[in-house]
Order: sequence, then C-alpha cells, then structure tokens
Amino acid sequence: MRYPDDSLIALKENGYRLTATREAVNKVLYDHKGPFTIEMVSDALPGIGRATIFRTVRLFQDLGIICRVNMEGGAVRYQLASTGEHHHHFICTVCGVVTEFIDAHIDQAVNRQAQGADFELNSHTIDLYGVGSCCSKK
Amino acid sequence: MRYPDDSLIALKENGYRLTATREAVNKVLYDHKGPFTIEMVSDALPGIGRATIFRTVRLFQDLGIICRVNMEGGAVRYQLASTGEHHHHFICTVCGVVTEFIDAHIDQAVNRQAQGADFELNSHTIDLYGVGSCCSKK
DNA sequence: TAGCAATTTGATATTAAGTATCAATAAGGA
DNA sequence: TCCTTATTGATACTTAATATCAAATTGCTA
Ligand SMILES: [Zn+2]
Ligand SMILES: [Zn+2]
Ligand SMILES: [Zn+2]
Ligand SMILES: [Zn+2]
Repeated sequence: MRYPDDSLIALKENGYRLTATREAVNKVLYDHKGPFTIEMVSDALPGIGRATIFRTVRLFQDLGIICRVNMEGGAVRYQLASTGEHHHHFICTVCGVVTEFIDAHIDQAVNRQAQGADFELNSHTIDLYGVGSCCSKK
Repeated sequence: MRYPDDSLIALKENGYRLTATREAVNKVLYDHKGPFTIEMVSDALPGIGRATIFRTVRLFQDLGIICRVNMEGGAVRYQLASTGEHHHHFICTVCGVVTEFIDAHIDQAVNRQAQGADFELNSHTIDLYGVGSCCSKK
C-alpha cells in the first residue's frame, strides 16, 4: 500500500463500499503520515462520529493498510503500513515514530522455535523499542 | 522468580515495603498460576481497592515478577514470569495460556538489526500467537 | 516499644480505548 | 430510478488505567 488510492482499491476488491467517510479518513492518514491516535483522526474530522473512526481504523487494519503499534506502557498508536508485507517495528520511544523492517532470518528462527515447541504458529509480532536516528543526540 | 517469597524479597531489596496487601496479591498470583486479568485479582481480593491492585501489578512488573502480555485484538493479560530472565512468549489463542521461551539466536539477530539501522535499542518484545500443545487437536 | 516520617492504601473521580445498539442514511447494482 | 444492504451517528456502555488526597500502615529509631 503506497498511494492513497491503494486503500480505496483494497476496499472495492474486498467488497466494501467506497464511502465519503472512508475517503476522508484515508486522506487524513496520508496527509498526516507518521503515527496517529484515534483522537487525532477524530479531531481532524469533527463531522465524523467516534465509533465510525474506530470502525474505519479497524477495517483498514484488517485490509493491511495500517498497523496497530503497542507503545511501551500500553498506549496504542496506528500508522500507515509502508507495504502490505509482513514486517516488524522499530519504535522510537522519544518521538513515537515507527519504522518497519523485514528480516527473513528472524522469521525463520521464529518458525523453528514454534516447530520445536509443537506450537501451531498463526502470527507473530516483534517490536523493538529505543531511540531512532530521528532522535539520537550524536 | 520461582517461589512466592522471591517476590517479597525483591520488594525489600528494592526498598519497597512489605505490606499485607502486597503479600495477598502475591499469594493470589502464585495460587492461581496461569494468565490473569486485573479483574480476576480484584475479584479474589474484594477487600482491596482496584487502584491498589493496578499499582501492585505494575510494581510487580517493574520488579520482573510478572509480565504483561498483549493478546491479539488488544486485550491484556498478566502472568507470573517463570524467571526474571529476558524471554519471549508463545500465546495460545484458544485457551490464553502463555509459555515462555528463550532464544539467544533471535536476540542476536535483533541486536544486529538495530545496529544496522542506527537504532539505540533499549528493549524488545516477541510474541508468537497460535495453538499450543495445550489445545492442539491431534 | 512508643513515636514519627515516609510510604502505601482506598475511595472516588477521571481519562482513554473500544464495543453495542439501533434508527436513519447512503451506496451501488438492477 | 428503485431497492436491498452496508454504513453511519448518536448514545450508552464496558474495561483498562491513572490522578487525587486524606487516612492508615510500615519500618525505623530513640
Ligand atoms: Zn524518534
Ligand atoms: Zn516476522
Ligand atoms: Zn491452549
Ligand atoms: Zn529477546
């Protein structure tokens, strides 16, 4: 998912209707970039009900358009997924920016662990917390 | 952290007071075993205020006695850490049981990723979701 | 072991994330 | 255009968690 239209295409392809509300939310996400909370989207779109924002964000998650990110301490952020691919997160604990990475090597090791433990793996998450180059005081 | 007393020792060692409330919460956790919610602890200890349960659970987390586990979908569970060591989680999405594993190989790869990305890593979490041997219908 | 300062607690209020309900509205295919 | 179905908004509700602050408890020490 790279361009705003990709979201709208994903909606149609999956049998969801293309509504003004969903377009508006999508626009906010692409205009904003970076991590966001439901509050931020809601504030940016005063005409749209909170419940609908939640619904839309969840739908976009299901479509792989955005990821949900658990911050340290339990707060939740969402962010546009740069692609629909499986990936992991660098989470800057200073500014909140989330960067994605892919590591086939780690994924292999994860699968191996699951096999060794007789665990039928369905999904996994890997989150790295620290200070990104965005905020490092070199 | 293996025995109930370990928690009490950890409290003292870190300059926290050993109170009846903390002992009571600790006992509930060790008697119960397995994952728990704040509700469960609160129900088991009607005489203790909710806020104090939260405070105690957070304190025990800080001391490495329990882990917080994010379930798929965002629900939160806590569970006694079998040791104070760094570890990762198998999370059975059927029954909710959380099993720990340690994998130095993965941790190395994680550190390598962080170095390569100029990311000053402070901590990380790895959670595997699926069906454990506890619930596999072989 | 009585006294005291500092920590901890409970009650209460509040914030925040998220879901449930349901009538009214909008989308899109025929 | 019409009609069925999906979507929305308002509202209420649930659950997790934090803030406040006076009252109770702890650990220490004189
Ligand atoms: Zn940053
Ligand atoms: Zn992976
Ligand atoms: Zn299970
Ligand atoms: Zn690790």
